[in-house]
Order: sequence, then structure tokens, then C-alpha cells
Amino acid sequence: MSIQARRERERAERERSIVTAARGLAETEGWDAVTTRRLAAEIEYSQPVLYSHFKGKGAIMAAVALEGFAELAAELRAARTAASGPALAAVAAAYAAFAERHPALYDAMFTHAVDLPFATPEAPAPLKEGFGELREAIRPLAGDDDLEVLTETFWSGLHGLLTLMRSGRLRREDHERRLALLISRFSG
Amino acid sequence: MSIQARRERERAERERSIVTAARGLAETEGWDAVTTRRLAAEIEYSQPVLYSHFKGKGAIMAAVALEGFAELAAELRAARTAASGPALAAVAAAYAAFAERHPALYDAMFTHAVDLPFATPEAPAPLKEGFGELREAIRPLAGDDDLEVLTETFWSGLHGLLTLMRSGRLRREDHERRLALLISRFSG
DNA sequence: TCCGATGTCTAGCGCTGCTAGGAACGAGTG
DNA sequence: CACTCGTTCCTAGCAGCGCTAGACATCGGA
Repeated sequence: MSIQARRERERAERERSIVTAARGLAETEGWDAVTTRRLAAEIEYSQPVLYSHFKGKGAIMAAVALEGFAELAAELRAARTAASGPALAAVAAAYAAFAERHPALYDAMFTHAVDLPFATPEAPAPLKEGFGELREAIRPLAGDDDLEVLTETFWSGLHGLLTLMRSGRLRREDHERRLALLISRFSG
Repeated sequence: MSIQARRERERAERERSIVTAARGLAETEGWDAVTTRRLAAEIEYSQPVLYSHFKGKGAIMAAVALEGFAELAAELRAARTAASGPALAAVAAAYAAFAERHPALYDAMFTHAVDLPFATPEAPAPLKEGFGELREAIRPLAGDDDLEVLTETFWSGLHGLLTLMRSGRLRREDHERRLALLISRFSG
């Protein structure tokens, strides 16, 4: 029993090291630099080993994204509970800060095509938690509007601001003003 | 003179056919299907010919994007001038319809990394025109807010809605409701 | 001590964007 | 008319990609 247990433990560790290596490589050099060959070299195993853990490169990216969802949810929750009074600005700022701090991670989560279920009950828990934080921050400001739809719309605004800025389509200098404006328009 | 003129004309035609082929292939099979080999086969020349017209695949995508900007600007203008009264809803609907009708084209314009100047005076004219249409539609509703920043923020909202929906991150059914909500929040 | 299963590696497939080097063609000159 | 020079285009190939088949070694159990 013990031998098999050790093997499973080592295997789990290796799987973690794959995800960690992929994330590290992506965050320092971008997803283009994350190739199966480099990943294999990083974990000091041969390429095919990757495929005994994940179905393919896409699955590895999905695993990295999942890690990101958990972190984002935690940071949003921290921002919301720390805020006294209306939390929307604090949560939005935390969201933006996360995207700015981890651009490659953010891309894996929200831009690249990863086949994770999103707006369904089957969505991964961390994802639903993160969305839930946004929803709770918006709830006091919802008025007559449907809370779910309103949250999705605000989220889209946030996401649009960040992706367009990061791809050079919006001037960086005005980021704070745009963010403030978005929040004020959703606080009316 | 005439011979050289014919050659330049033929060359220009070939360049157009490259862009057209790239766009057609992208719109029917997605950008992944747009490879230099398929493109070369499509125009019935060998691969290196592409590189005598464009610096690389990225430049071809940029040319396709540019075509898209012109069309989008025209459609936004048509929607704005046809509208009686507040034009924001009409322009937003036209924007969304364009993105829905030409998803691959939209991606080249706003998602994929194309090295075109955006929020600067050097930005291509069609791009500035399109943004200008959005700005004019928003102007009556700007109030005390900076018009430029407000336009950018609304645009981001629109862009976020569309990209998140198209990548399966937002439920399609609620699209109209979200769009209406975004507009109402920017009309207050 | 041998056997069978498990785990890992080497090698390779078909594809990608891109380029070097040579062949063929046409215009201009003696 | 013959010849050279420039241009245009193609064949062939490079390095790298995601992914996989098949050989090989290693190790627990009989």
C-alpha cells in the first residue's frame, strides 16, 4: 500500500509542477513561450509525460486558469469584506489590479479558449465564487434591474476596459478615470 | 510606361486577392485555418509571393482588420444618421450586429494582436471614424463627464459584452437584456 | 529467478511561419 | 538579331510546433 501511496503522491506533485511551470513561463514570457517541449524541460521529464497528466496543452492552460479563478475569487472577497460601505469600487479595483498583475493568467481565464463550462451550474466553484463576489458588491445598487444580468453587464464593462487597455487599444493614462466612470454609471 | 502600369495594376489586384482570401478563409473556417500555405493555394501563387506583399501573416491580418474598420464605421454612421432622436441604442445595436455577423473579422480588429496604432493621432482614419460615430451618439448623454473618456468606457462595455458572450462566458439568451441595461446605465 | 505490468523515453509525423538560392522570363543595349 | 541584366517567381528547406507510436527499462509479485 505504502509504495503505491508514494507513487500517487509523487505523481500529484509532478502534476502540480507542470501547472506551476506553465503558469510561471506564461507570466514571465507569455503563452507563446509555453510549448510542450519547454514545459517538459522545465519539469525535467520528456514530452509524453505531459500527456499522461493532461489531454493536451489546452487542458494545461485550463488548469492554470482554474488556479487563477481561485486566486481572483479570494482577492475579490478580501476587497469586499474589507470595504466599509459600498464595496463596488473596492471590488472593481481589486479585479483590475489582479488583471494588471497577472496579464497572462487573466488571458487564460477570460480570453483564450479553454473548454471550461462558464455560465452554467457545472461551472467550477472558484469561478462561481468570483462572480458571486461581484454580484454581492453590486446588489445594493441594483434597484429594479435583474441582479444577475446587471452583474454580467458590469463585469463585461470591467473586462472590456482591461482587455482593450492591455492590447494597446485604450490609453493607459485614463484608466482610473474610465474605471471611476464605469462605477459611477452603475451606482446611479 | 503602359507595361509597367499594367504590372503595378496586376500587383495591386493580387494584393487585394490576398486580403480577400484571408478574410474569406477566416470568416468561414476561423483564423486557425488561415495559413500561408492555404492562402498561397487560394491565390494560386507560391508562398513566398505573400511575403513580397506583406511582412508576414500579422501584416495580412492587419490589412483584413483595416477593411473591417472601414465597414464598421460605415455601418455605425448609417445607424446613427438613420435614427431619429437619441442614437445610442441604434449605434450600439449596429456595433453588436457587426460583431455577431463577422466574428473572425471582429477578432482581428479588436482581440488579436495587430500592430496598428490605436488611441493616437496616427491611428488609421477608418478606426477614428468608427470611434467618432460612437462619440457622437454618446455626446447628447455626456452631461458633465469627459466625452472622450465616456465614449471609451461605453465602448469597453460593448466590447466586453460581445467577447465574453462569443467565448461562451455569458449566456446568449440574455444578450438583449444586457445590452439594454448597458445603454440605460449610460443614458442616465 | 523469472514474468508481467507499469512507467518513461526516443524518434518521428504532419503541420506551422518564414527564407535562401536558383531558374525563367522580359526589357534594354550593342 | 544576340546578349546581358533585373525582376519575378518557385522549389526546397529550416527550425519549431502539438502530439503519438513503439521500444525499453524498471520493479513488484509469484
